[in-house]
Order: sequence, then C-alpha cells, then structure tokens
Amino acid sequence: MKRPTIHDVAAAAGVSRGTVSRLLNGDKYVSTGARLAIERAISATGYVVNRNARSLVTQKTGSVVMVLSEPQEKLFEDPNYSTTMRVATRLLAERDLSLVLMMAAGDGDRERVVRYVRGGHADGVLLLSTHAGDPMVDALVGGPVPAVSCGAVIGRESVIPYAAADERLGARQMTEYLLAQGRRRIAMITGPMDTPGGIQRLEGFTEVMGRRAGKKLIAHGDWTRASGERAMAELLARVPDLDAVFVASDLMAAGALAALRDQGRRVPQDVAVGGFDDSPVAVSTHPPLTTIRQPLTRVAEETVRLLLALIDGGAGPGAGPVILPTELVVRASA
Amino acid sequence: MKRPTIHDVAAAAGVSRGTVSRLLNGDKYVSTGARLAIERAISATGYVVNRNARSLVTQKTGSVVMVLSEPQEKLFEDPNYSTTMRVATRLLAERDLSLVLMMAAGDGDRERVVRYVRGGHADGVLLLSTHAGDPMVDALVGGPVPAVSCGAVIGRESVIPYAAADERLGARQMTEYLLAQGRRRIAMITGPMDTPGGIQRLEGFTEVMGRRAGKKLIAHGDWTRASGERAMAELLARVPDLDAVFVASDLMAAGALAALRDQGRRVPQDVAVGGFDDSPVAVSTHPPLTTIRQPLTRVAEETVRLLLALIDGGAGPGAGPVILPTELVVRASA
DNA sequence: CGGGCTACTGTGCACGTTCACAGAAGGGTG
DNA sequence: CACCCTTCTGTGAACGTGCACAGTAGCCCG
Repeated sequence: MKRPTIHDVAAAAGVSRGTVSRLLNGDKYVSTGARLAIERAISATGYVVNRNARSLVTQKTGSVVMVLSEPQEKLFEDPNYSTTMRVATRLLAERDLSLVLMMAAGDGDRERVVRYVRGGHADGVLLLSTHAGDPMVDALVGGPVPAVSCGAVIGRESVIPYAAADERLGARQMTEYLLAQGRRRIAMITGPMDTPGGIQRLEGFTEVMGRRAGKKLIAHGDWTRASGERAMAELLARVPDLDAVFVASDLMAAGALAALRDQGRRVPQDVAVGGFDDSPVAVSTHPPLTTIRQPLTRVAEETVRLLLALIDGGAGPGAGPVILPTELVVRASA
Repeated sequence: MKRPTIHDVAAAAGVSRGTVSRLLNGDKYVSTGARLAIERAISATGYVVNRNARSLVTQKTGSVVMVLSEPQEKLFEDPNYSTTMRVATRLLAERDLSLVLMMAAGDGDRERVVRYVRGGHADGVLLLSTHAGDPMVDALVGGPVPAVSCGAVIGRESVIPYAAADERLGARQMTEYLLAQGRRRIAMITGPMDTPGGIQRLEGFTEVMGRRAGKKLIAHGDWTRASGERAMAELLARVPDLDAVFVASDLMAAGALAALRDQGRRVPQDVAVGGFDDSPVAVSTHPPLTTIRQPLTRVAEETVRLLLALIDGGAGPGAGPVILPTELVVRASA
C-alpha cells in the first residue's frame, strides 16, 4: 500500500541507498552490475522519487510558477496565453520541471504570489502581461528566485529580462503596406497606452507616418471588440474622408469592421483595414483581415529559455531582451 | 541569507517548535501569551512554512494537477479551458492549494502525468476534455489520488465523477426554437462523435426532431471553423431546400455562415443558423449568432467542489455527476 | 490532602532524500 | 613491495516539519 522508497529499491537490488541515489542523479561512478540490478529493482517496485524529500535537501523545488496578470475576461481571447502555456509545459517537462499557475488579479492575489515565491516554493517565475507599475514586480526581483517576462514589463525593461515580438517593426510593416497600396489618409486605433503593444504599435505607426500622423487620426481602444467599434465610429465622425485604418489588434479590428459596415463603407474599397496578432478572429471576419503575425511560439520559447538559463546559471550574463521579427499577412481587408 | 525555519521562530518567541507548529496548524491549545509572541516572531523573521518538509510528513502535497488533453490548436479557442483555469486557481487558492498544469498530447505526456500522480506529487487530478478510451484515465482511477473531470469522459461516466452542462437540453432548446420560428427543413452539423458535445448535442436534436431528422440532414465536423464550412457546403449540396441549420459550436457556425454566403443564401431570411457555446466568436460574426449559453463558470465551480470533497472525504459518497442547465441566447442569425 | 481534569508546553522520532566522507578493491608505477 | 590513483560503494548526518507522547501547572471536587 505504501509507496516504495529509495530504501526498498536499494534492498531489492542488493546495494545501498547511496548507489541508487547516484544512479538517479546521473553520477558517473556506478558499476554496470549495480546499474542493471537497480534498474530492475526500480521497475519491479514501481519506484518514483519523492520530490519533497529531494527538495528538502537540495533547496530546489522542481517547479516554475507562471503568473497571469490580465483581468479575467481577457484570458478568453488572448492566444498569447495559451501558446505560452503550451510551450512552457513542453519545455519545462523536458527538464522535469512542473508548471504552477497563479492568477494575479487583486492585491490579495499578488501578495499570495510574492509569499509563494519568497517562501521558496518555486525555482523561477514566468510573468505574463504584467501591468506597468505593478508592485509585485519589485517585490519579486529582489529575491533569489529569477523572474522573466513574456513581453516587456513597461518601466521595468532593464530589471526584468524578457522576450517579445518586435511590435514597432510590425506596426511599420503594416503602415508601409497601407501606404504602398496608395492609401493616404490613414488612421490608427491603438491599444491601452500602459501596455507594450499599445505604446509600441503606435510608435511604429508614427515613425512611418511622420508628420502625417495627426492627433485627429488617432483613437484609443482597450483591446476589446466593443472599444474597436466605438473608436472607429469616433474616427469616422472626426475624419470622414479617411481611406485606411490600422487597428492594433484583430479583435478591435473586428469591431471596427462592424462600425464601418454600419456607416455603409465598403472594405477594402472605401476603407482598408489592417489588424494585428493574426489571431483566429482574423479569418472569421468578413472580409478576412490583413494583419501582422507575431512569432508567438518563438517568443514563448525564448522566454522559457531565458528563465532556464537564469535558473541554471545563477546570475545570467546576457539577460538582455530577445526581440523577434513580425510578418505581414495579406488577406482581403487591405 | 538562509530562510528562517520554524526553529528560528520558536527561539525568537521563546517557545518550542511544537508550540509554533500548533499555532500554524490551528490547534486550540496555545496560550494567548505564546500566540502573541509567536506572531511577532513570525513577522519579525519573515517566516513562511516549508511545504516540502510539511508534505514529507503529512503525505499531502498541497497541489492539484490539471490535465489538458486536447490537441494543441484547440486550446486557442476553447473558453472552457480558461474559465476552468480561472475558477480552479481561485477556489484552490482559498484552500492554499496550488494548481499544476500538464498537457497530455502524446503518449509520452500521458505517461508522465500518470507517473507524476502515482508518484504522489498531487492530492487530486482535474481532467479536461479527456478523450474516449484514453488509457490514462484507467491508470489514474485505480490509485489513491482522486480524479474528477470537467465534462463527461465518454465511456467512463460511472468511474470518474464530473460536472457538465446539460448538452442534451441545450440542443433541444435550440431545435425547439428553430421549429417555433416556423423552420421545417432543419439540418445539423455535429462535433466529433467521440466527444460528449458531439454525441449529446446530436441526441438532443434527434429527440426533438424525431423521424424528421433523416441521415441526409446530418453532417459531421471536428469543431474547427474549416470543418463547419465544409459540412455546410455538403449539406447544401445534399438538401438544397433546407431552411435552418443547428451547428454544434459557434466556431463551426462561423464557418457555416461563410459557406452560406458563398452560395448566396441570406441569413436568417433564407436559412436560420443556430450555434452553441456563446463564445466570443458568436458576436463577431455577421450576423451575430443565436446560440446556447453554457454555465461554464458554474460547471467549473462544481467540478472543483467535487474534487475538493473527494480530497477531504476520502471516498466521497454522492459522487454522481452534476448536470447544469443551459440557456438560449437569441441574436440575429435565427 | 489526594486525585482527576483541563490547558498548555517541550521532546524525540520519522518522513525520504542528497551529500560529504571514509574506505575498499584493483591496477599501474616507482 | 610500497605507494598512489581511479573506480566504486556504504554510512551518517542533515534538510524542516508534524505528530505522538510525556510532562507540568493550576484548579476543582470529594
């Protein structure tokens, strides 16, 4: 009934605990005879090591905690989350690390996360879409447990390593494409200006547009579909003769499409629409969205690699951010 | 530098380990003086209990593992996953349990999960969308660690407790609504027939339609948008005069809408379309989908409750399934 | 005053592992 | 033969906690 211990395995194999432990931990000094006997004993007894006992002495927990900071509703629609989870579980599993999931919605949650990490229950922290000015970040970076972020943490770029898509580049690609299509009055709907995507996609846009990007041509959304619809209506009222709009997310672009349809504008004939993310929504709109694809999988991979390197190396040297290029995907909307 | 132990707290408070331990575990026999001294000592030293050491003696791990069985792509679009994660982390956090995430895509993954659970690394297992005939299930239910599922596991309903939406009811609601709207030639696009949603939504449909639900009127999809589009085209070729279609998921319904548009059918004038799930897609299609809302949050809550009861109670008595009612949401597509 | 009860406290052991150390066997070298 | 080096093995101690047990002090009651 009781689970077999390393002691049982040792007895069954006719060796001592030490030898079994050495085999388990890949020590080189184990004779072939002992190795065979132990392996047979392990499969005979169905032994698996007790992580708690191991952690107790090694001071390593064998787990990494992933902290989701987004307000609840967002979780539904962000492919970034699921990609990162999938990639993280896979990469961590290879190293026999497990992934613990925590939400950080309220202050209580954040405190719990800090207590958990400082309590030594994780070997590393993987932050997702942490907000600018989140006090949790500072509470985390002081300690002995390394933390990285998938996507930049605004205002803390130098203190917490991260991997991210080149948002600025993506925005430039889309804007240049719209210009190349002969569009001249190009508006933009941004994301919230306290998120990397909100800030940097706008930056890329203005870099290309220069002085042509007047205040009138810019409206702000909050990533939701409804906000995209609202912002589009606002832009149409302000600049009736616009002939293109770059929307900072596909979901908001879906909202923008609805607003354009309401006003009787044809897409792309009257107004070209460019999205961002290449999310599933992009192909289910009518017309399908021309958009910017982010290398989500690679971003997630690099983030995890960064964390693993930090866990291994103690103080990682090249903890500079990893920025990966985006790609223009042309469909019917522009 | 080293983290404080229960010993340090005891020394700082001038009592013994035992007394500190009693306070920590809510034992009643602790004098007020000792309590105060200990509490002060705890906050002075910044002590947090070492879970590993605790687990080692209590044989409880303080964590629950959530196993995701869906093939990778699906994860992107299924609101069920994120809802369950959110609810689970919240409910578990209340009890100081942490959530470990594991994917079970390939055989290697499944084996890893079984080893992890049988290795005593979790107090409970929360299965999500496990496939019919998955050998992992049988390997799990034998052991001492309780397992529950969010949504039925086909063929194992009696052996693994679950909470789920009343899929059959939802399908009946939609079918009856379409009939009430005067539709007579009602087709259906189902999900894969090895999933609860695939099977039971079809059952609800045929229960209401009776002999009117001929084989010709039924096509099968695999939950993807593309499969919905394909199935719709197939149905239109087979039954050109159909006047309504009940699609087993919103995403497939979005595909069906595209197919209908390609064939020049107007929705809802020529063909009424009913979806299922009330997912975000439902409001971004054109027209927005009339659909069936599942009580996802409550399903998730009940699933976690079931698991917690099992963890507490040893062998839970009323481990019967919890089935929750669905709700019709009327929009423009039907 | 003796005895039992209640409220509280301290101590030794066990949980299952890793790690440092000591030590043995065998072979090569001076 | 004496010595060292390499390869391999066993052993004791520690990691930080909970729990069973023994024990103490105060109080009430007979």
